[in-house]
Amino acid sequence: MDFPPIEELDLLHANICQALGDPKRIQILYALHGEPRYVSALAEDLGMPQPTVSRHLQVLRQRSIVQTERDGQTVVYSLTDVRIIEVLNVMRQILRDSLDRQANVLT
Amino acid sequence: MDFPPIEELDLLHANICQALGDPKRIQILYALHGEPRYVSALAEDLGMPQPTVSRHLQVLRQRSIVQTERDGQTVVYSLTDVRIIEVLNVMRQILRDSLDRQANVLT
DNA sequence: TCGATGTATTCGGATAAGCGAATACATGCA
DNA sequence: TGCATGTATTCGCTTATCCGAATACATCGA
Repeated sequence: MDFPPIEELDLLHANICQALGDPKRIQILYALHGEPRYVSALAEDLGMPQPTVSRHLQVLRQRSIVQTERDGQTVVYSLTDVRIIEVLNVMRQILRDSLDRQANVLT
Repeated sequence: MDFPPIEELDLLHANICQALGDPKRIQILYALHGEPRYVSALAEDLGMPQPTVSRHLQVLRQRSIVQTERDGQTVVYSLTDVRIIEVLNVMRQILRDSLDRQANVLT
């Protein structure tokens, strides 16, 4: 059975899992999956203040989950690795199945 | 492009992502993947105090990520859905690739 | 160079998470 | 029933995270 060393799991936590630990950041990732966006566009689409979006983007950027490209006055953010969305989608499926099971128990 | 409603993403966060947001819980999940275990065995194997393990298990249990079965004086915990490990493994791969890219940039 | 637009950061305060230590609770067995 | 073993919970504290508001920083065009 593959049991990763504790150091790797700490890295995993610090670099990926923790970054996914905020609902707004999850929203941002899905929004970027649609297409790369610049900060203000994200803020408007998601109904969040610009500084809030910027702060969350920094968290994601420090961990290389998103990447940036400057385009004049704007900074375009995009996903570094689309598999992060696949991961989130599997988790959504796990959640759906879990809720289904719970609903059946009550039947 | 599939863009989940915000309520579902909040649920996803509260039920799954947040639970993965602690390195000890990640350790616990991998340990349970090896085989179902009871609390004290987990505590010993992972070198954590029993109350700490128990508290983290409650977090995972409230979200139905793990499940329990009483066996005499012990309570055996097991993974509810093994896909949670697949998810973690994909994230580990994402992390490895990310670190590789960063290493190459420095070359 | 100056103003306009877009982005990042700082500050202070509020809330949530995690921990150690102690203890309560549950179960089985003599 | 009473004790031993295993599990869960409470308390007080510390640390981490998030936010709004304000402001600093960067870039472009007139």
